[in-house]
Amino acid sequence: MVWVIQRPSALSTAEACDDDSGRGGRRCLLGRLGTRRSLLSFGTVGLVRLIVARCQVDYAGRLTAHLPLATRLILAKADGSVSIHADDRAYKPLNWMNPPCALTVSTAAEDSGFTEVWEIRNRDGDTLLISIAEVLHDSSHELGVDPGLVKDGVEAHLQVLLAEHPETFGAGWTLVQREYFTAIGPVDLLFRDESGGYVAVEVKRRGEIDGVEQLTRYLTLMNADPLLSPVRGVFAAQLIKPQAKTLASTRDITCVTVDYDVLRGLDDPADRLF
Amino acid sequence: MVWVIQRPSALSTAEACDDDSGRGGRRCLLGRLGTRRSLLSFGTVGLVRLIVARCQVDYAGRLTAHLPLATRLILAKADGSVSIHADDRAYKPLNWMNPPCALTVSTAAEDSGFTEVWEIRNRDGDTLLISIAEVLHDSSHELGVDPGLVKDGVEAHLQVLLAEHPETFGAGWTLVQREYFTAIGPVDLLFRDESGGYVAVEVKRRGEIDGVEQLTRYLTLMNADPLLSPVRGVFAAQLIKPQAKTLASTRDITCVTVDYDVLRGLDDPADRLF
DNA sequence: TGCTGCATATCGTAC
DNA sequence: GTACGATGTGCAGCA
Repeated sequence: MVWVIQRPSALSTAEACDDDSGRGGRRCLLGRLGTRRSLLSFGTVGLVRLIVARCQVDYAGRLTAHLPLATRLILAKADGSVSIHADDRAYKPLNWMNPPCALTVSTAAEDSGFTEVWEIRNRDGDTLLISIAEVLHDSSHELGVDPGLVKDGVEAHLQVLLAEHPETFGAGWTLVQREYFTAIGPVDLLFRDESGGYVAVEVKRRGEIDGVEQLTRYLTLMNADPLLSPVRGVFAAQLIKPQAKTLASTRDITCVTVDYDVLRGLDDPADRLF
Repeated sequence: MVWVIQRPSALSTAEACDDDSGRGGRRCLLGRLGTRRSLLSFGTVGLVRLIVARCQVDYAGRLTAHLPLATRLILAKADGSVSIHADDRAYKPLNWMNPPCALTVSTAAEDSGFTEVWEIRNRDGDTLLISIAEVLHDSSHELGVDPGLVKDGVEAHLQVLLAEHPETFGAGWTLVQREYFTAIGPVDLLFRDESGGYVAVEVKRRGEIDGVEQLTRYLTLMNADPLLSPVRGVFAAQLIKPQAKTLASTRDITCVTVDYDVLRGLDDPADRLF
């Protein structure tokens, strides 16, 4: 018997039931392996399924990867995605399949030592095969829609602050445009310096060699434009790696280390001490 | 009362106990929030703790980030790492703290609406604050040491195959050296072409603009060496992006699209059909 | 849909 | 420890 499950947009919330021991315990939304309910709990909007199982995993896609039989944590989320975790590393799963993807569950061959095989497949034909030998825990939980993450201090914010404070680079500087468009992409900031010359500024949180390359491409293009040329380059970042500094100096690009907290302080008069 | 817990290398396996309902149910390794045992389950070798809770999260480190109060999944692993998940996305947690890090648990202020606050801190002083309003599920599980991942088909393999098959690039080509060392790093492959001229080859799985920049830096350096100059450049990848092709052509770099399966077939006589 | 560029990128490795 | 490149990078924004 084979079930094919995709995210069922029309499916309503799953019913509440007891845990897999079947003998009381906490109430949560879940189901047993191999039942129709267990399959529906995959890909159902609002449910996260937590499984601890002895399993073997095989991935075939951009590379092939194999996880020998061992006890691992399997996360099956409401969007249909699946990840397999060991007991270390916060960020990266051992194996995973990103949404959108579809799950197929089939019973394993009798003498294989496995009870079920789950095949997760994405649109590119990448497959994740989870062969389950023994389930040690299985529960599902309703989380609801997450209100989302509020961030502050990323490159975009740094760029805005620098646009508002040209004096960071020098007295008499004026902003021409933020995200100044060129044929090969937008330059983060375009200024005129105290003598009226154009300066292209590339903003990074961390200044590395790639950023210098990027700015160099922009400068080459802009200096080919008689209306702009000559254009100087400034590489601005909170921290600039030595290799990036060296490369920049060979290309007459000025490096400017910017202090995010100071900029934010300038931005908010209430934070000023003088 | 505040407990500070770090990975206790000398600590033996935790004791088994019933789940947090205290009234039977499955046996697993876990503990209640706010007790000494629950704290020990963090950072204890071999245990993964799964918590579903209404919580609010604040991260302060390389940036600041805030998660409003909502129900989420908290994973606390044996290495002390912690991650917070919503019900979507296989790969990336909403928030996380990588090991090595230390956890401090304190009881929340009475009128705050929270029961406990967990502060996870790493060596750089980055902090992850989890304010817990209500625990809906809490269980811990012993996974044991994972035997690890076996991979095949990455760039290194592609490079080996190309080194073994210079005819991929042209008749009469011979390999000079794999990982040919230069002052700014190793060139993937160095060949002599049919007329004896040197050719530097940069190998990528996916050919993008950065790879062309990388090869350009190598070529500039090698062409400054009278013993090597002139050195041509070839950019070899399974797939080359249009922008990378365009940039390569402006620098007289030849693009070669290679077929991994064909190369592997050449490598294994058993797979040949003729 | 495809392409570009950022990321609390993470992670391995060479120096 | 730092620097650098690879990653099944993931992910968002935009044309």
